[in-house]
Amino acid sequence: MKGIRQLAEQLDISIGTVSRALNGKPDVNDETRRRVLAAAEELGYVANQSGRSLRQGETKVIGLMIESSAEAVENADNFFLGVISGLQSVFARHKLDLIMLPCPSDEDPHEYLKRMVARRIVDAMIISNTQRIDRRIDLLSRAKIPFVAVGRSVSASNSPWIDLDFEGVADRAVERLIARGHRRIAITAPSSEVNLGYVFLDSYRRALERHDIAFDPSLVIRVRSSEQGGYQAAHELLLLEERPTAVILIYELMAIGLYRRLMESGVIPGRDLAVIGFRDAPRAQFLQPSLSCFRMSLYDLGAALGRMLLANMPAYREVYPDEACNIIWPLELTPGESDAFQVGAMV
Amino acid sequence: MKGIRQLAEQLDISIGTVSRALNGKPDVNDETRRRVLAAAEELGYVANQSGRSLRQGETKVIGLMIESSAEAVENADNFFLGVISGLQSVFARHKLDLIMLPCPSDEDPHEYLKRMVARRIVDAMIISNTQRIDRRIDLLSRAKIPFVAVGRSVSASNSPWIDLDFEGVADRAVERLIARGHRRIAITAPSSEVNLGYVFLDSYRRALERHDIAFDPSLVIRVRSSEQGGYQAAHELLLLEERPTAVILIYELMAIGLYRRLMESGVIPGRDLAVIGFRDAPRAQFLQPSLSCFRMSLYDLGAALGRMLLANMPAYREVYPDEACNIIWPLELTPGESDAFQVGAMV
DNA sequence: CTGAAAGCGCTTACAG
DNA sequence: CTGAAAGCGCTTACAG
Repeated sequence: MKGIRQLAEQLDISIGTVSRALNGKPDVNDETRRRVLAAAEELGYVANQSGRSLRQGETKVIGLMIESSAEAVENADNFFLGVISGLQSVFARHKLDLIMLPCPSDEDPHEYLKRMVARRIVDAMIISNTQRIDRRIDLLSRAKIPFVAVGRSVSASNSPWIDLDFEGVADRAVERLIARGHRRIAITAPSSEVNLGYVFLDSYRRALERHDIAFDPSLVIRVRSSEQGGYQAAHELLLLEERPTAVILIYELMAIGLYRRLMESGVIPGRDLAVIGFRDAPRAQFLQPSLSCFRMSLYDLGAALGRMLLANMPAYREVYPDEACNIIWPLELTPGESDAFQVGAMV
Repeated sequence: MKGIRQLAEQLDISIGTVSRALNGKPDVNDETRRRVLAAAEELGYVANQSGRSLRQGETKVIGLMIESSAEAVENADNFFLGVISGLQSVFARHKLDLIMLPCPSDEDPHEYLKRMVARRIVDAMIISNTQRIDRRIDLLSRAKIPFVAVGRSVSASNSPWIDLDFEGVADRAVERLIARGHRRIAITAPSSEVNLGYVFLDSYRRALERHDIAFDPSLVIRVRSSEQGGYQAAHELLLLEERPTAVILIYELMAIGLYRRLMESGVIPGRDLAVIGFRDAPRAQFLQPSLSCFRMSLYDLGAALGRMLLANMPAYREVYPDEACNIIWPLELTPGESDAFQVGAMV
């Protein structure tokens, strides 16, 4: 089976009618449509996307840009795989396909995106790993490519994004720890310029201020967002002169490395040091003592991202009229044993 | 900037010459080429892929099909992220872009691939998670789409694949354990129909036979290939009447769950039970006692897959004349402490 | 070395 | 309800 021409010849009918029948246009005789669909099915005909795209000016493909950096490789987690299912659940309704665009580690993300966009491989983009200043946002805005970002950015003046509620997490973690008598509360922060680090730290500082606890820069531990980073964080924490009684983590896998390093030193989470993790990850679920952390549905996040994106695409706008342009995605606290003690209660 | 027509108008030159200049054709005046390239750069012109594809009959895009099943989500590891870098290193030489095609979990992988192939979004495919009988291989062969499979299959009569050396791993693991006095050696196997399970078990049986050890079906523990599967495997293993003295794992993350369950019962790997893991994963690297396992370069595997694929594409065949059609990818043993004891040596 | 023209496979006004 | 034709943006023989 080659193209629509062969299919039309076989049916002894014009290619226009075949096209209309296949695309569900109303002005086609029922019997004709039946024959066309049957023949297409039998011969395995599917319209060549390049032909369609060229004619229609759209590809029916949505791109999700990811980065395959060495760090990402070492530190793969299920975040995007989980989100993808949610995205696809929305896109499937409109016969849109999702593809992932992995930016090579030796290529500038901005240049990569520029190339992909200019080639018109996709109609719209989802970008992630948003930086505090992210030129990709300007690029997409200027090129008028619909997009949505996972993560806020200073660059995103008017553009759509969904971000996890880092403020809420930091805030509730600090409040919870203070209520249990903690005053020296350490926090981890990413070593990169990724925007969420700023948001997280700001909220932590404000929460401390509310309780008249002075901000101590030595309690901000900058490490890579990875299991190894968690190990490193515990290591630095143990070296501090006046050791904190609690630590708040910013990335889901940190807890695993942190636990390991603590255990090596005989420091037991939930007894000697309170630990509050970030998102619950499948791999962290077996930690002993169980980790107090925050929970969310990756699938729901993906679905929300999908709807928000479609609400920003002219062709689908009217189907999603009430979508917000920006969402702070809430996380729910799951209490565990890792912070289940009161400071000073051991008298 | 719209299309090549606008660029040509701007330069007061024909679109044919612009195209030839941009595509590096030899018969273009140096000065003309310089002007064209400068203007394209300045205006951010990149050829519309649909136009090119339609004309040339190729997309310059290679697809990597992955599955975003619930199991994959819970169990994300770095395998594909690592392989991607290697693939891209080869594809970049030919200006080929790699995209990932995530098959929705509620769609049949065969139907999904059929659709993607028929739409002609990609020139060639890399498929993975190969099943013992895998209709995708017939589909791609019949459609004459160049492809390479990660993993052997009974369906792959003549088609290219690279597979990890499961025989070698099972064989060397058994030999190593027998040399240390083990006679009751358990082995894990996947609960699915994935082909590697058959290969792994066959090799295990043959190795036992060589040493006149009867095959005991109760020592084959079928679990999901995941951290949780490892936990489950340890659980079942501890329930066996005559407990084995050693266990061989088939999947990299199993070791983590297995260790956890063993520890819970006070069974120490490397003292009470010998454990040999599969591939070393970043997350397993901190296990205590350290895990004896096998090592390989994901990057190199990706590069080999890329070369093998190109060797099967008419347009690139001559550049890669000596590529093998099938490769059993070797893994190197990394001895650890988890099997460092001699059975019966404790007299 | 350059230009004019054909045509890749579709979809969609436009006639009838 | 159907057909004939235009044209989406490119690349590439073919003339000159």
